[in-house]
Amino acid sequence: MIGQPSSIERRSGVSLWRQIADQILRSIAVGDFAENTALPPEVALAERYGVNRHTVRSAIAALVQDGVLRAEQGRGTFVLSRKRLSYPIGARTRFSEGLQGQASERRSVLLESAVEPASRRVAEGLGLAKGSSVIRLETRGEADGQPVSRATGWFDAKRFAGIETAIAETGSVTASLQRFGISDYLRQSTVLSARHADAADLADLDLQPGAIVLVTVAVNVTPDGQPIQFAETRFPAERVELKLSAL
Amino acid sequence: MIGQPSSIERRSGVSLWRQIADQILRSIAVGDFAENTALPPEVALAERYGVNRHTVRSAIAALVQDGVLRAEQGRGTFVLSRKRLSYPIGARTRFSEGLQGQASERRSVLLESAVEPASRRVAEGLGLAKGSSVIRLETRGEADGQPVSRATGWFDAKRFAGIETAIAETGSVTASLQRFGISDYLRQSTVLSARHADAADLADLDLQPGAIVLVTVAVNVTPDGQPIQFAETRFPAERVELKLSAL
DNA sequence: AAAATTTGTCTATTGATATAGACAATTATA
DNA sequence: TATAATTGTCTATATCAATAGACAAATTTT
Repeated sequence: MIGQPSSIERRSGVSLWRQIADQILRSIAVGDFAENTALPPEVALAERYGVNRHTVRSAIAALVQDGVLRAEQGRGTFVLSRKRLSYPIGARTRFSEGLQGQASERRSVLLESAVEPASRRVAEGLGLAKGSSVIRLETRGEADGQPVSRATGWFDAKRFAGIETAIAETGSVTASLQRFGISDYLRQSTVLSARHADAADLADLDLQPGAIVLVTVAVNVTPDGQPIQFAETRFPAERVELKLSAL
Repeated sequence: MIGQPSSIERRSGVSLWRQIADQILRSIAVGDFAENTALPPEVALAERYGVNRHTVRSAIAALVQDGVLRAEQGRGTFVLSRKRLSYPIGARTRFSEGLQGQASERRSVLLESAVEPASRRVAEGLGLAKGSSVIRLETRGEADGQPVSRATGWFDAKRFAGIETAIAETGSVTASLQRFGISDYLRQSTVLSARHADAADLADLDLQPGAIVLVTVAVNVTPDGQPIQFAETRFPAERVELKLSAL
């Protein structure tokens, strides 16, 4: 006897929307509502639980806020996959390494590139004079078609002239660097933080307002310590976890 | 560090009075509030939980309703000792014997009766052929108006035709059996188990989901070993304990 | 292109929840 | 006996929870 109706109790001191939200969570855990599929429409849920549609909406709103569900106007409300991509971070970590088996399709998309004077922060990171010319690359990482990272990287424009075309062609930073004679590089430093996604990240990573992003700021260097790249990467916390290995 | 503040959460979908009531229950279970002693006065509780006195009163009112507390004007609010009914089980135990002094009012209610073919389990218990006609009786035991047992009993329909009406009249199995010339009977075997109450028991015994029931499966026989009754009885574990004597 | 489906937003109403204050009723204590 | 402590009752007010209905906006289906 599993999967009782567990119907809703009124005047119990627990609001109906909270009871329904808990019930939906249970249904997901049990597998009654499968991941990446749509929930029954709100009217159907309202009927099932014997409450008003707006009450169901309150329950759904709470679960959307918690990152469990995702509502899309006109389409439906979907159960998000709760397993996050585990992204390894270590001294020798490459972008796509260590993700085998977690996603069948993994790629990096170049969104924008520009040559600009370096800000102080970037100049310091790359060991250049402030205002030196740098190449800025905006990229988005995707796994199975879903955005999982959003990076802004800077290279010394003198040393790596034209790297943006190589990256656009190959889709790989590692492969592009090899064209410049760099076969190996290390992660010199990484600073990790978290914040709410800003408007740009919300759009690029396809997130809902209020979503959280993990932010890494890293400096990659050659084995002899020469700075190659300064990069800030934002990961949607609801889809990605960072697995730290030896730095 | 026992007895964390476990403070109250607002706008969680769970009303403050419900959270406080649960907290008081926890404090009782842990022993912070001892049985038969007074709770801190309402104003003190209100300050402790950071709410209005009336909110505390709502919580107390709910627990008084549940029979956990008793409030006395001018004196205080007291934790009731929730002594469980001690139900003796032995070879010669009768339903209402041995309960003297524990409950002032004790009765058995016939919920349903039917004549059916015996299942294999019942047939074996009664020493009949499978499919023989048996009388099934569904009864509820009550002590001081509170349900303390829920039994399903089977009799040989040929031997005890019409026993259901006798039980409905007298309210006693023992008295009814006397009409069939049985003045004494013994408990031949008893199997004891426990499980969560199913939906039907929750309703019949007035329990909350998740409640536990003690289950006895017994065969009663005449002194010369002739099977009379096969019975499964469910006892709410929170209200009843079974005291085993010599079988 | 049109219709149907589904989520989003708005207004309105009712009852439950929570706070606040005042005072009564009962009991224990000085 | 007076006083203090404690629960009980009442009124009032503000916010949350739940229901109800209508329509907009986006998407899918026909």
